[in-house]
Amino acid sequence: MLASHPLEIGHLVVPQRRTQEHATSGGDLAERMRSASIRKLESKEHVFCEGDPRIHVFQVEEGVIAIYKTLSDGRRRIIDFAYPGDLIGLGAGKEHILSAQATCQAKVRCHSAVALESLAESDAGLALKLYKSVCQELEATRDLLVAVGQRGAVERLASFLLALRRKDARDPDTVTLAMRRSDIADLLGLTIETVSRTLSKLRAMRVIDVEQGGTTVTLRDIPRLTELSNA
Amino acid sequence: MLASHPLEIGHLVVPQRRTQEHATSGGDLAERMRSASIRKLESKEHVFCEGDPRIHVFQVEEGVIAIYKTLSDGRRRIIDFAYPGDLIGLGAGKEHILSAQATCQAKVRCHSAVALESLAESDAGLALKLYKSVCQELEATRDLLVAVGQRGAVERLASFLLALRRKDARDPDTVTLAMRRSDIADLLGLTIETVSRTLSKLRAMRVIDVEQGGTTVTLRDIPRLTELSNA
DNA sequence: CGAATGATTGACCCCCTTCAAAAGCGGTGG
DNA sequence: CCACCGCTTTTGAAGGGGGTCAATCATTCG
Repeated sequence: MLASHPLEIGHLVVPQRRTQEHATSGGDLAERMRSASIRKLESKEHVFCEGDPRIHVFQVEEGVIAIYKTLSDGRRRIIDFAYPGDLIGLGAGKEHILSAQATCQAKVRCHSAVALESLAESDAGLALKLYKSVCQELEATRDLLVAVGQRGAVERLASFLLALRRKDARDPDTVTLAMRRSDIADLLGLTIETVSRTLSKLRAMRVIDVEQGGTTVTLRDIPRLTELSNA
Repeated sequence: MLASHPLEIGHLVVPQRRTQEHATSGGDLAERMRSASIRKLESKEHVFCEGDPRIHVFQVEEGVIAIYKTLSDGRRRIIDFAYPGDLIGLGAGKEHILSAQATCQAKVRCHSAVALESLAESDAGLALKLYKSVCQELEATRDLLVAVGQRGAVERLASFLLALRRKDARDPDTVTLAMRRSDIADLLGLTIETVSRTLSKLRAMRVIDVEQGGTTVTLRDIPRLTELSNA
């Protein structure tokens, strides 16, 4: 399972994402993506770290990648979870400000950042796609900001579960938590204990069900959950 | 002072910002900006609201504009404060998702959104500028997310003051709070009382000074403030 | 099976919220 | 000029939600 990494890449590129329509709408970009090399990641393995030179842009193929920032006191603030189809590594600077780490086994497709950017300089269509891609990313970040800014832990968890449902697609009544409680906690600005307690509370309210060692969550009452999220 | 509004615009466009280098680097865009009409705003007056059709893009000329989202329970979550030079109203959708409201007397320059976007479709340079503009905006939103995700009120206020210092430019040791305590509270996810109390605490710590009816803040110990912000 | 990692649950405490009151500050009019 | 009013800020006291510490349970893997 963890055999041959085509490890031509050590520590690379910058962070960002959200481009699920690139697959459908992007012609040239999608082509380049397809031809790029694949890198396999174990759980907790880094795609890149803060401060590394921004050489590549990645697209998530499988699994979930946590995009985060490290605070001076060692705490970790997760900015976003990147899902298959999402781009990570876009950005303006020469080195990246965020780190990217797999929350579970994952695969990313990597290709040159400078190639992409120089191409965009002459191709308005591509540049516009990048623009709209980042716009969506921005919107997602704002939604998270709204959720985290909310007072209660219930509100945050409810927002989080609904956001996952939107990304995850698949079964509309089931979401898979392909990350640890600590990852969720670092995303929502809570502690592991509060995350766990709040999930239990939601379960007691008959709003959700938690199964399979806490990784699969069934949404039993989505209207109620939406109400609780206060979106 | 509040005489003739060239009020060809009622409720308009979408939200976003951060483009302070457009003035220096943007040729065509800067030109169009210059020729567009100016709209004056009283404190608390809206530039546009959630749900309004996205017709114009605005650039702040004077004052501060709060970009916010309204929650279902009536609470208000401020996403960002737009300062002179910042763009608000960029976005992909046909109507905007956020509201924009002046926190004090302000002026904005407005011009057509469709014109800007159609121009970007053929001009890769302009599209790239928009892209980089949104990248910066995204970065700012992430920073806010980090700050809001932090535990303590002191950390949040410290981050906020330092962010203001970066935007405000001018005197590096002085920031002007051109907004009410309630605006700051809604940005940081705190209450007015906590904002006030925390400012008092920082003053007692000799880290800042508050003057002129609480609108002018002098940063006495920036290293300490940075330390407290935990960035 | 036993060790390691992660999840859950409990008890206690602190920080922020909530409720309440007072004090600044700016305007307007007598 | 000052009294009065509205708006905002500041400060105080009490309560609650989540953090912290700690123990138990569950799952995986050697």
